[in-house]
Amino acid sequence: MTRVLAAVAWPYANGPRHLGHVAGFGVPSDVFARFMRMSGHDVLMVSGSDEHGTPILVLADSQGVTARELVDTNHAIIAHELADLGCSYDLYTRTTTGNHYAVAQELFAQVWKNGYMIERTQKGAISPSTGRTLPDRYIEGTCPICGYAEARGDQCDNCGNQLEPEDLIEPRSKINGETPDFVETQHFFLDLPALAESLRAYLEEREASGTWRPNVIKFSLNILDDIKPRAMTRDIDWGIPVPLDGWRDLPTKKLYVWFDAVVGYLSASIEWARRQGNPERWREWWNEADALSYYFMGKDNITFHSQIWPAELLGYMGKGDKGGEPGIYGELNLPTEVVSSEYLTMESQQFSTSRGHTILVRDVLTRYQPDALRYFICAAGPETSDADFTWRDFVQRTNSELVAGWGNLVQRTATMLHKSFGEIPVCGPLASEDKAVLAAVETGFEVVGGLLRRQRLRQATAEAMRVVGEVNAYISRTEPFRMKGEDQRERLATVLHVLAQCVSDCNTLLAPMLPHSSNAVHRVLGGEGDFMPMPQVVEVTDLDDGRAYPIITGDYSATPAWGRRPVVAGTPIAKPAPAFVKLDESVVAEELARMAD
RNA sequence: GGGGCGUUAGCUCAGUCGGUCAGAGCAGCGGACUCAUAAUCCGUCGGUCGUCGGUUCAAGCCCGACACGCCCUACCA
Repeated sequence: MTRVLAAVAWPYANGPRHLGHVAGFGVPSDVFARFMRMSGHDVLMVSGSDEHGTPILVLADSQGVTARELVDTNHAIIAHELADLGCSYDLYTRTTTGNHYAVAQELFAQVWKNGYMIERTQKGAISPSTGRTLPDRYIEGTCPICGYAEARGDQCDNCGNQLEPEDLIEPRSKINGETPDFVETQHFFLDLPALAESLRAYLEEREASGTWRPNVIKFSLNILDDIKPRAMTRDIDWGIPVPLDGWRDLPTKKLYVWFDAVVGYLSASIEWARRQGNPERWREWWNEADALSYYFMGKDNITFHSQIWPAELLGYMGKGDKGGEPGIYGELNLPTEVVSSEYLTMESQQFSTSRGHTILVRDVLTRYQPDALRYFICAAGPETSDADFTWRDFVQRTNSELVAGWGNLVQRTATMLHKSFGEIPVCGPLASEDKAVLAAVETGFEVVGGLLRRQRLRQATAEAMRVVGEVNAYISRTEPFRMKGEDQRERLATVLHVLAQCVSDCNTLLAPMLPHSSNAVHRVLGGEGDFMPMPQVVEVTDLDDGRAYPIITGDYSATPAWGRRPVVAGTPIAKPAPAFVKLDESVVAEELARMAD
């Protein structure tokens, strides 16, 4: 048994989540975590809502609410969406907790103490009316190169040249049209060059493991070549105070949102331990050298997980050119694996909330079964290359694979059991074809398990479905539905017993991908209660400041083992109701029309 | 501009160390069956593996150009 940290990227709390988020890391991380629990590992899966940063502030202003009000609303929405999808977090929390503030500040302070936070002056754009940093992309003006009037502060969309916002002719704020002030401002920069050698050693060691996806490790090594110090504070009044004398009380200086967002993996682990009543227990996943950690995210986050976060940890431990000492958290484990997905596109275009080209998770969940969405993501998600979601494919995959392939096998098996015996019958002598199908299905545990361990979800799903096909073929070969006579009674019992066993095994194979329906199938086969434990949204109070907020948590200790569980003769089988809903073809047109609105 | 990825059957994609690698699923076509949500099973049609050149006894696989597409490269998170 190994300790496994499943660290899932923190959704930004600027609104409900769209399909791209859950396809990239929400569902894949949950499938992995569930499988690792089934394999007997001690899994800690954490995530939360990322709530700081300029976009939240801008959005809150535009809606006439405070940033805190905005994130309170959105955090609750996101927590429910993820829980409804079945994502089995041990803790899904948020970045505005007292605990998170304290942990982020401890990290920052120790990195500073070790000399890896260097103070520098930089030229920045400030909004004159609010005193807040105006990020480059919130500035527009006329491009000095091509004269395009709508150039952004960082790049001109017309000529493609990279720009400095100061170069723009007649720069203006995209938020309110005012002319930004370009001022000298003091900030702390993470001294990445001083950590580069340690980072390279770490990444080369990870590369040698051969387990990272090729593009992730290549990209990570590549960006080391022109590594520069990176600002870790901002002129903004929404965020975590800089924990240094002379800075702590400055109302407009806060930690850069990305500095604190990645700290969330550690702070959430600590919050989880505190809520368990065992406040040091997080150390088993973070301090013990043989613990494993898997970080799940989209490809736009690779930099932050393979460079910034390891650099923060190395700086915290004093493992850079300038030396230093670890802080109170001790020696912390660097990511074992950075599991980055590509992008999900929607009807061939990138998701875009601002352009309304989007599908919200909660809309899908109100209209369709959560496992239909999970199945699509598992079978056709953006695992190693961009993938396209279309309603036609969604309906097609659901109907022909999930319903007609797997659901139908469950349904026909249960119906025959119910009609012939009303229970799982006693198994007689096995014929060679019985032994063959039982062996083929059992092999699935090794094959599918090996793939899931390596986060090869698409292939794992395809392999599990291939096993389902073998069992359907077994029914065609043995034709139990034709065994009517009393003289065939024993043979019928044996075939149906074997079938019940195979369906039970397939259900286990698919349980990481389809936890909700695994529970339904479990009951169809006469089981009690749930097969796979499910997460819950629980209202808690902040451990430090007493405010109430919802979290996702759950007790997953009853997770079944990965392997065959012998079915028990005599288990009653009721007349089954279909576990999977077939979608009408009209869904395609309906959803496309909905998107066009 | 710099870096990365992709291009294989009508569609979506697998193809590890170069040597039965020309593959799967879906769609199409033909047949079988009736337990099952007209579901299932069997068979079958179908590809100059983006283009050009090179290395090799042997190349989707390695190398070099080129074409097309996508992504990363932000004081957005």
